[in-house]
Amino acid sequence: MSDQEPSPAVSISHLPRHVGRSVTLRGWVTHLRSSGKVRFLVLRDGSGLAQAVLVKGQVPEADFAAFDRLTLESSLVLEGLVRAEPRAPGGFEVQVTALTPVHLAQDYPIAPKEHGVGFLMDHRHLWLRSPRQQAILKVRDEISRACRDFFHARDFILIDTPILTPAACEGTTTLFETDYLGRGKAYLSQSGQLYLEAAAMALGRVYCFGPTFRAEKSKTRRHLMEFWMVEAEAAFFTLDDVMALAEDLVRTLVSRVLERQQPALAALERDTGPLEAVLAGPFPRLSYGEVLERLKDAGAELAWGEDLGGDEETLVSKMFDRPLLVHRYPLSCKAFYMEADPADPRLALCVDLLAPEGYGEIVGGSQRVADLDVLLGRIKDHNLPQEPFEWYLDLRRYGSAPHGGFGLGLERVVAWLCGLHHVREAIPFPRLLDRLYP
RNA sequence: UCCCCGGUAGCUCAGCAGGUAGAGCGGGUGGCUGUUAACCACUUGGUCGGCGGUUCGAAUCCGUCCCGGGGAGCCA
Repeated sequence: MSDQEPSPAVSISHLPRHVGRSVTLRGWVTHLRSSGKVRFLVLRDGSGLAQAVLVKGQVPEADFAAFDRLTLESSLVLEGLVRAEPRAPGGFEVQVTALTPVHLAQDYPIAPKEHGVGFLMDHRHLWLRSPRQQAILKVRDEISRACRDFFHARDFILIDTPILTPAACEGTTTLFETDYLGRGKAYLSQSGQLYLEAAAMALGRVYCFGPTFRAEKSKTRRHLMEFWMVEAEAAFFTLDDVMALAEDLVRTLVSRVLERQQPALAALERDTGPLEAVLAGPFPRLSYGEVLERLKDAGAELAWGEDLGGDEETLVSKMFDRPLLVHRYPLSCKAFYMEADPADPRLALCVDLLAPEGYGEIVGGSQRVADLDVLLGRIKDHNLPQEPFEWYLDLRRYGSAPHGGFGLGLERVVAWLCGLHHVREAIPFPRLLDRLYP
């Protein structure tokens, strides 16, 4: 209104505080409606959506005309009076007094209607603007923060492990390969664990949180080529300590999201009942052997030594309404660094945490081999070269100690808590088999 | 890598006992003083994924390649 005193720029989420006052909003057009001499637009600024109204005669003619040039997703600045208005989505509305387009968008490809997944993935950079994708990204942010808060509250030190590595951490999975300036091959990290073990011998309790890369030709709703993992490692931790910490973390993440992201969960139409149930009591713990028995009773017999497949995991986890900890798998189907169970050397001191509702494995952890000779034997058994692991073997030469840890897949947790059908929506720009764009 | 399904307008799809292409939405124009994925009228819009074959004639049948979707294995 006044040229001398422009209205303060506010975010849409704060509109209720400004009822009766003039404010400036800046954002993007998500809906346009015109009805003769009344024009409506819905504006998005990242914090929320607000309806703005222009009435002919109450706005300078040039500003009113500017509305008619607006297109979906055009950016603009507007000034207006905030009113409580039951007819407006959200209950508040801005009566526009000035409207200034910043940029008029070209024909926006994403319409407010159904689109195929392929089309949306090709336009991922624009798809992020939709309410649903925004809600997912907010939940993801909440989970990331909660992870950091969780570990710092327990005196874990953040260690940034390298992404370019000289060799496989686990050897078995396929690695993304790159040329290291003519000095040989380097590989993108598939886990920070081995480096974290070194740091645990320095600092006791450590964790890392970063991207990891798996060049597997996996094509399922649970797999990404590039995903984010939180890994924890602690000296003198036993398998029981690892399980307790993993359970504690998952419980913390669920309660934190329920506590602080109700609007996002509502936008996603996530039924929070199953999430509340997670917090109702301790997570059930079953050994691999006990799982085999359960499977047999359910008519899905599995031979001892066989790894649990996706179907088996789903079947067992559906027997509980809380996440399930499955421990002590056969050593033969696990990684070389896992400690054997002294009570039964055929078993590994390891644990997988299976999320309910069919979301499957979200955590994998173990107690690590502490003895040098045992580790040397494992490296040999797994046909791994010893030389690249010399530094790792040193950890067993200079004050070796029992230790253990786990890794948690961020996108799988996001997908679970948001109730998504595929992890590709749980990360801003997913890297999938045959999909590297945008 | 294997097994299914699909590729027709900018988007979502219909058309397939072979006869030369349609709808809704979007875009454009006009109308409407309270719209809610607004509505009404008019209008624009296509090498029917590529290549090859059968045929008088192919979006439709056959072969092949490419791309996408779903599932499996493996994993977080």
